[in-house]
Amino acid sequence: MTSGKAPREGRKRHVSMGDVARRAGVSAQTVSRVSNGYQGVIPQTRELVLKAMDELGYRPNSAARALKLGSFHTIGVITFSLEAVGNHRTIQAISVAAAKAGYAVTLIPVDLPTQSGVEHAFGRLEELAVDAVAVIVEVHLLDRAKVVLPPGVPTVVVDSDAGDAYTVVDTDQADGARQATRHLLELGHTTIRHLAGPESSYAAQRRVDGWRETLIEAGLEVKDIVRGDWSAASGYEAGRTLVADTQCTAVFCANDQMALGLYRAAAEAGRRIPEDLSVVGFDDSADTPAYSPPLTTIHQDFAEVGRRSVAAILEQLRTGEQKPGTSIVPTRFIHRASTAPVRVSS
Amino acid sequence: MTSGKAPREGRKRHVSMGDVARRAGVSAQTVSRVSNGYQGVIPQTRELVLKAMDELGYRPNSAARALKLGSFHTIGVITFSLEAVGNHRTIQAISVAAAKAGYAVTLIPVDLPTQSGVEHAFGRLEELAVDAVAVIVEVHLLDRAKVVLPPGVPTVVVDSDAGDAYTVVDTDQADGARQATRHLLELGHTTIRHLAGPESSYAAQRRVDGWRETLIEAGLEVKDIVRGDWSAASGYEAGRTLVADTQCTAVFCANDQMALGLYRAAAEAGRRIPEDLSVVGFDDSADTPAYSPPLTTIHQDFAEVGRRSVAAILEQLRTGEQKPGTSIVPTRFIHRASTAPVRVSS
DNA sequence: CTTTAGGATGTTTACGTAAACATCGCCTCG
DNA sequence: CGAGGCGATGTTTACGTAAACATCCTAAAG
Repeated sequence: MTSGKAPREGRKRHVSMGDVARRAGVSAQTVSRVSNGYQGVIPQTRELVLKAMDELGYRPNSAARALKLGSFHTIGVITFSLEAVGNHRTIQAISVAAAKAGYAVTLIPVDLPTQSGVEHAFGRLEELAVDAVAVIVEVHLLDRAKVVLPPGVPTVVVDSDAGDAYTVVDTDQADGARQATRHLLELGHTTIRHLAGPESSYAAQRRVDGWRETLIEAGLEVKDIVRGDWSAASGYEAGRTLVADTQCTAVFCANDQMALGLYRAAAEAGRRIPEDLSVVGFDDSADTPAYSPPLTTIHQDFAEVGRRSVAAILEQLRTGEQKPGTSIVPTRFIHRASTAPVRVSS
Repeated sequence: MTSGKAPREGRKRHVSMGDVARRAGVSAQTVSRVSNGYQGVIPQTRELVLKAMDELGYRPNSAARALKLGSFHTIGVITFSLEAVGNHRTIQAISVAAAKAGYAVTLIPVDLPTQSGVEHAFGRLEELAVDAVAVIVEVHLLDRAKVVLPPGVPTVVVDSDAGDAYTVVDTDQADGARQATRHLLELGHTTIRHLAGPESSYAAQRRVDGWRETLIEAGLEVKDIVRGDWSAASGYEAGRTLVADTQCTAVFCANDQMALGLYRAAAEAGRRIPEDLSVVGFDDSADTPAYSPPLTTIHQDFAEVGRRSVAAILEQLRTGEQKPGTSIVPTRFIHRASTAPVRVSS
């Protein structure tokens, strides 16, 4: 009875331009023109098409569009965790900057921070619909021999040491550490210890370097570092060692969360901050102004890192060529209330 | 001299199955079979194809694949900010659970937490390559009349009130608030105040409700709430009001960060925690065990929320139908050291 | 030795879109 | 009044893949 080509009842079929075109009595190409906002369509025709689109519930098929145009307008972000303080701030900035440029952001989680985990994530990359990649993992986790970024895919490596092969956007970790240490020196401290991040972290290593260099320049003793894993809990554990060192009057912490742990260790040991112990953090995370006392720290401009990363990617996408080199985002010293001049002891 | 069809030097053309097929001396379909791990290809042929793939640097084109298969294997996550404590944890969990199921996650940032910002994000959704959507914005920001999720796209609304229209995964905020308040009651506190989150937040509202109900049930006075904006700084500001209330011996904070601010306010006012003031937080964020003293709080299982969200999406994808309903993830009380029995005053 | 089944591989086609090119009609200008 | 030009629209084609179908060959069975 009915037409041989009755609309199937089953799984909702995609409404295509052809369907809209038929309904509107125009060609598919005209539908395409309306869909893409091309100007050379007279209002009357446009109305017709829009009406048909609306009635049929037309939505452009991005797969087809991507196939035709050769671009997804999507940037992949390879990352281990969103939990580390910096990561989600960087990713937030990346996704906002990307959106502003009309790009979406796809997360590619690395399930384990191991060689194989990273390899797996890079493997998935092959099958993912991205035009470019931002890598936010500790790149030294990558065995260069095994993990190769797909050639021809514009890539930016964030906050890590990627050698000369890639475009890198990095925060000036070492300088931040130097600023922090210098500040403590200026306050007259002579025993300035460091609560470091994990050995596996490149950023942690650079912060250790900056601290150490500054002390050596000043001709001061470089005491052993104590390591945490970035967590506040580890900062507390490490902090117990530090507060037990009565010579030590100042601690530079590799991040704010560990500084928070140190606060607790100091409180338990009866050492007041900043009167008995000066503390400088790193990151300038959102909570620090409300620490008790508010934490003197080093501000990291994650937003700028995100912006530059996207800018670098867009540049590569535009010119079509990798441009190895490192873009350094400066850090800024933020003075709050957790540091004070050393008290003349004895 | 050379063949008329020399490989263009210009923009790197995509290596297609056809290219590989020609090189390997097989058909494109066989390349497809090898690419997809189909078993009925004899090892010798497979080797040939793999070798050709390798030599040419073949990478499957996901746009074409998506067009053919009608699926991107991608879930879109609409969110305002990654900064709010819960968000990035939920998104992390979603992306991991999604990856486990072979799905990628695309972030769709809402640039402003306003009606128009949300509308814009939903607009972008139309052109994005996603099979399903998880919405992690305060849904009441949406004007139902204006913002309509594209029909036929499986959708899950996370931690928000979406009425009966969508599948919802929600944390049991009210129950968490009740547990927190009950704990304080059991310790003998009779003036228990609430440091609430912003009025615009659904979660904040539910926590207020849970706190209020419990106090009313106990026949206690319900004092005015003081509001913050989730930030530690706002917790400090609001906290100054609360610590000034000498009758008040216990505060239930709508999140951990504001509790941290309250800690500072208490310290400045010379009120010790927990001796003079008991504090309960909400979220069980990573830092809380290292607060000084460690914060008693309500654990939110963000990972479970993420897992259930993905599960619900996969279910919708599988069956092809929306299944409205709410899945409630329980909260858990975590006893640490910031609460103590009320001291007999006077 | 012929037949047949089934495994391995090749050929055709469609997915939905947009660029490139083709057509048509109307307006302007000489 | 005719040529030319241009604006609006239609037609053809290709993007890269995988399902469906077609073919070929080998080996086992009769």
